[in-house]
Amino acid sequence: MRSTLGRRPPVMADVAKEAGVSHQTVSRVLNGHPNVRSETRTRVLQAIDKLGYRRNLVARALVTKHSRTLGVVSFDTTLYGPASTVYGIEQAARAAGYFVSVVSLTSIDRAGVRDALDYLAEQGVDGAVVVAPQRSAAEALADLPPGMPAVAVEGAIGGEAGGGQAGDVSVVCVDQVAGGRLATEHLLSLGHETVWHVSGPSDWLEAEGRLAGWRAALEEAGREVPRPLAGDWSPRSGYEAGRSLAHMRNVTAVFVANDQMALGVLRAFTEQGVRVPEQVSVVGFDDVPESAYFSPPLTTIRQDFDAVGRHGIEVLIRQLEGGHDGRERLVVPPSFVARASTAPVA
Amino acid sequence: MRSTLGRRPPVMADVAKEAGVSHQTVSRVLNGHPNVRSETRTRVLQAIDKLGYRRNLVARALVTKHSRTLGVVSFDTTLYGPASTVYGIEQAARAAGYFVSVVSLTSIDRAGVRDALDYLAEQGVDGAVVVAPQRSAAEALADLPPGMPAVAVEGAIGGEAGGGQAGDVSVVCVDQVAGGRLATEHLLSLGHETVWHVSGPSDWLEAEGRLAGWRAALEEAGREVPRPLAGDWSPRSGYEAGRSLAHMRNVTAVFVANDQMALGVLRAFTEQGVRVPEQVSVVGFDDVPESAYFSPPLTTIRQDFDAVGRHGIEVLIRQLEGGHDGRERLVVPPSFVARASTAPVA
DNA sequence: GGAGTGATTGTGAGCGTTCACAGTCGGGGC
DNA sequence: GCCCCGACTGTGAACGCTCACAATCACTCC
Repeated sequence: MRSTLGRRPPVMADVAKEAGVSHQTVSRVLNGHPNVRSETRTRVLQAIDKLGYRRNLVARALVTKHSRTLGVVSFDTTLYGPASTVYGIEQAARAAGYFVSVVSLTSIDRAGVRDALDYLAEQGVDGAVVVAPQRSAAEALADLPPGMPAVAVEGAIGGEAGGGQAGDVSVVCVDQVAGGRLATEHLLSLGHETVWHVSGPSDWLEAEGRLAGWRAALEEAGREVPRPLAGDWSPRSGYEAGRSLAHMRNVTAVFVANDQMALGVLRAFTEQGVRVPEQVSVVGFDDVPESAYFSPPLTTIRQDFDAVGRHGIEVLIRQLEGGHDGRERLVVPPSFVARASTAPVA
Repeated sequence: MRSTLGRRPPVMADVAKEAGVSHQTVSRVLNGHPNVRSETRTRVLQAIDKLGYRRNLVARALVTKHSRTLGVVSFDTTLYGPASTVYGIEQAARAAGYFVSVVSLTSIDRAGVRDALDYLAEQGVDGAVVVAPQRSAAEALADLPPGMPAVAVEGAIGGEAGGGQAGDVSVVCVDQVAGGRLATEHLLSLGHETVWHVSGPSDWLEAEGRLAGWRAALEEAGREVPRPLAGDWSPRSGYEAGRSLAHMRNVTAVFVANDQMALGVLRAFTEQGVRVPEQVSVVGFDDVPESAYFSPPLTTIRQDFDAVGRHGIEVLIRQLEGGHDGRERLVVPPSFVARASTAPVA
């Protein structure tokens, strides 16, 4: 097993000589070709083992034109959402026999995404999935390297309102509008007169979708639509929004665009002596693992990031292997998670 | 610019013909070779642009034996620690002109890590960094594919106590023992008689290191060492530990091995009417972005995951390019973050 | 008994790049 | 005017694999 005696790593020809066959036969064994006598096969396998041979996928990719590697472009994989999505992507890709090459952008502008895609194209990836939660990233998909199959994940906001923002590539996303609706309607059903909103950054499609869902639910119920407070996803911005809200008299229900900001809101309320859910009800978005242990445990909207990543890969691979070029559009529904941060109006 | 008229993507020879030079000259232009007449260079560049030529890095890698791709093996990149580390790695690698190919393991056993490394070796990565926070992962580094430079990140527990667990590869890690000490000593300095501990899973080196630091600090101060409560990093396990602790009379200080579990502990204390920090002081570990907004804001030990990732790449690249084989050992110190979850004993 | 069939194996070309080695050209030194 | 040298450019052979094709062999079928 694995001898490293020779200086240079053994190649197929070495194995062939050792086993007394041609390089082609070795290749056949490696690729599971059926027409190889089983005795020959074992001989080759033994030679491989003896020499510690390892196939050179680079050479293979050169001739087959397939690297079995998929590129992933994402933004700040430190955030729970992108991280989970990329994780789902990676798992699904590997299960399908593909490698994954990740490029994490620090700032997302059109040029950045294009560069990343060029980068991946040079490297010879078979296709790419772009986690493009921001408008600018979704737009960058317009100038995709020619001939590169790609799918955008989170690159649209779902629902009826969501026009496919992303050029002419396939899209997989969670229905943000439906999520915003779910949260808002839940609060209205508890008897709240209206619902305030702490939104995400305006250039994020997800923020836009949640806001749209919230607004739609309010308007359909014929309620007043308060001016949303703008956050940036961080707990800090939620905290600041929470301080503002705590000082307003008529606030009884708040829909916060993500759980991290909701944590900040909760903290601000606690500091200001506003009791949740007795005085104000709060709903978050994402269902991060921590949210069940906030004080109080957070009622929230769950996004199945993992499923999104998986579907992204499925769509991409279907495009790759099926060869069919039609752009697909797959919307994953969010779900409502009831916990202790909401209650009927007193 | 980018014409896709030809069916097959243009290759170097096409550019050469278009520019009226040899393929070698094109290659020289691409690689920034100095001895090319500037007029020739522009001619080549124009041809490249006209044809939309894109260099084939696979063919290049075949002959140079360098892919400029680094492999990363990690475990559950959904967790904040690994995610941040991988992020740091990716950024640093890209800055140094390398790609990154990530393999995220769902379960870490020796075979899994070995497979991942084999996988990467076949793919032709120039080196690998293994985020190996678990004993089993660190052990797997023993059977590294021959000739593959690698560095383990979080593969040791740092400090004096930490023997290099990871075979004979370089190691970069945060000094967990020092972190455990920092937390414990802080609590003792506030006048607490002793400090309880909610630990991470025992097969994680980080958990072991934190526990060792805690124990050492206690013993050095001549204090009783309570039996640690075992958690699994999840908020839920922290919650359960918290419930147990809430029922014990003599608990005034708890060092929890990570922030997520600390959140669970906090939650359990709140439910049981135990006030933090008035009755019990709590210290966490990691300094996740949320911890400043817990109730109360969590005093914790900060790990600079980003720096660990960066250093990991630095060490690896030094090994790759410098060619020197000596295993390095780099320990990043943790830092203490004071917030509101700790107070002097009443 | 010769052709036909299918299983098994071998041969040589070629994927798109870089490397090593030659050339060619013009100018400075003698 | 010749040689040498440096700047610039071209030629052919790898790199390690798969593909297309051909060859061999043992049978079966009529």
